[in-house]
Amino acid sequence: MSRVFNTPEIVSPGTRRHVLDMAAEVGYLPNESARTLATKKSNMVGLVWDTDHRRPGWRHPFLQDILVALKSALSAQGLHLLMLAPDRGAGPDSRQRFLRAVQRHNVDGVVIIDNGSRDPAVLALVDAEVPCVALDLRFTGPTCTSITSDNAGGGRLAAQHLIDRGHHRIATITGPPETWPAAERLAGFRAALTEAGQPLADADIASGDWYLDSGYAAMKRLLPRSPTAVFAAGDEMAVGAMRAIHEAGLRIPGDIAIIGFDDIEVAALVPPGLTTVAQDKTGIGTAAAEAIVAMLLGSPAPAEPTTLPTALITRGST
Amino acid sequence: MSRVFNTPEIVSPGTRRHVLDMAAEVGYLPNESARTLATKKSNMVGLVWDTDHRRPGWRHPFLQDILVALKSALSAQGLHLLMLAPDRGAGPDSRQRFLRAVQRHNVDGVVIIDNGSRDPAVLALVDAEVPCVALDLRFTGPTCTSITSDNAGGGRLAAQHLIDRGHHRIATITGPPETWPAAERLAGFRAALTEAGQPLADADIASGDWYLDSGYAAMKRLLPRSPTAVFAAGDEMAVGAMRAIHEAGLRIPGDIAIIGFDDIEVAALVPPGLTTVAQDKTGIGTAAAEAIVAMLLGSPAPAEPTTLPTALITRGST
DNA sequence: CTGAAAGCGCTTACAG
DNA sequence: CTGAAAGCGCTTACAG
Repeated sequence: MSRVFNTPEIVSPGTRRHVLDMAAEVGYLPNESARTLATKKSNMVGLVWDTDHRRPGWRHPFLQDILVALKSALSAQGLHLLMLAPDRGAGPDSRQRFLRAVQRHNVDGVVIIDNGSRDPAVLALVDAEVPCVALDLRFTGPTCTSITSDNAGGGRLAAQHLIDRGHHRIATITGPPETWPAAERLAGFRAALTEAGQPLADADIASGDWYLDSGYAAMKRLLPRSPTAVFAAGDEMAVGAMRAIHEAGLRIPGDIAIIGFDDIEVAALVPPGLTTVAQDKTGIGTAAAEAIVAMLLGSPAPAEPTTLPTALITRGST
Repeated sequence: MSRVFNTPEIVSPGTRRHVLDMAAEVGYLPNESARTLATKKSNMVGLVWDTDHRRPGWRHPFLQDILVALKSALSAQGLHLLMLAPDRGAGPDSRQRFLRAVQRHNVDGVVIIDNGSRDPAVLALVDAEVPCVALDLRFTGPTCTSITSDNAGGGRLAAQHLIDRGHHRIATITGPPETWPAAERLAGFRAALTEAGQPLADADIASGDWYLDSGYAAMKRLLPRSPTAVFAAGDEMAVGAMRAIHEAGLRIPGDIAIIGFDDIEVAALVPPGLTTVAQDKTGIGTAAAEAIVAMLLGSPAPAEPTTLPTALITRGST
């Protein structure tokens, strides 16, 4: 009887022992499909990873760290992670491709690691009131919450560091402006500079798409302004910018100092070492797991995003 | 009736239309749990990722590329990827922790991305004749096959390249010797050198654990032999070795040339650019998906591993 | 070709 | 506390 496993306090010690012994002897394993069919809960958390068909998945280098932490924390709760394949079932409504997959599998909740665009198929999950936690995406709803780094605070850290180093001609390379993290990092950076009495000129702002080449291109646009320091809102772009600086015959940090954001592996490896604002990747993954678990247990979705602290890591580039 | 969906050729066009219309109108979605319960097939492929509790998941940088390719190829077949949380259910038999998870969820097949150790819990899957494909692990069995790069061929490419560059004092940093890829890379490298009439001395071999620090340490051990070229069997270790070379006041490639293996992102970024033997990460992920799909369709497990070609990428370090 | 029924292995009221 | 039954939503022989 399933009572022995699910509500042992309700069954007498004698029968309990007996049933347990039998189960152990036969090597009884409960069948999850049958359980799911009966209860409508699957003990599976869905993962929406890539949304964009043009790009083969979001390949931000620290995604793997987040994923590992997320998986570990979920495992500890006995939850499995199901990487959702978009359901292209009958019905032309591609907005529902994730929702359909979720419903068919009775997935309990969803973690969204998306590329920053507000994909309608993701919004459909929110509308359907599937419990979900989004990473680096500002989603709210009765069943949705967000996890993100303290991007504004990180932007301030970067600004303060450059100010402390005595820089006055400061420029920045931002991520895609419509993106939440990009907007926050810029806002924090700009606020700190303004407070320090050296507001950021629009001409000293160039934007990229997070990837290396865009940092290279953005830096080329910034070079004519001859900044003495630049804050790139992502390490990949920072590395691209460093290349542009070198190609211009300038030295780092002598002629131009540069600070990044993320602290991905290459930051430590590219000479002279990239100073950067580190994100707590493991913390993000763990927080995502905790958030989804709490919601599955009945807690309401926090209206405010959960924010993880960032930290300045000083290396040779500043 | 499920016949309309599963064996449409067996039902008359009239009723088929009718049923389809009704289904579309109601927004009918088949329930996977019920289907799984009835058929014992779940349309889910399990992923065994980390086995080792000491290390939070295998963090080889190109794992993400493989995972993305694997997921995409599986998605195209309508298969979902379930990241298996080790089942620590009743029974002290931890050897069965993955097998139990597989059985409880009726997972159709398993892809194993493991850290190279022959984990008993993974072997239990093989013994239970669960269809599985292992990446970079030499597993065989009636239902098991392996996917890997042509590591021996890649080792030969590296050797040939150094020979072509006119080197005579050649050393190598290997991966963990008990590991299949490490053994193959060394074997290919050594064979090519021998054929070229300059066999590798044991003293010119140092081994690491794939990670950066071990490459640094290995290089320090090799330095007294004053090689003019070294082949590091993994890019991470190569980057560590480059650091040791620089610290010794030597120049790359002037004093020592270095060639790596993998072609991870940093290879292109670390100056002067790391020459390396590239693995086809996307190909590996895709091949893994194809292999598991073929087995699910009834094909026998190929006894020989599926081998993907490697390619020499020349950069500044040689 | 097409109904109606049994069965997949659980959980959960419902009687004892 | 503890049986026995119904029901979760499919698939698959089995009769028509």
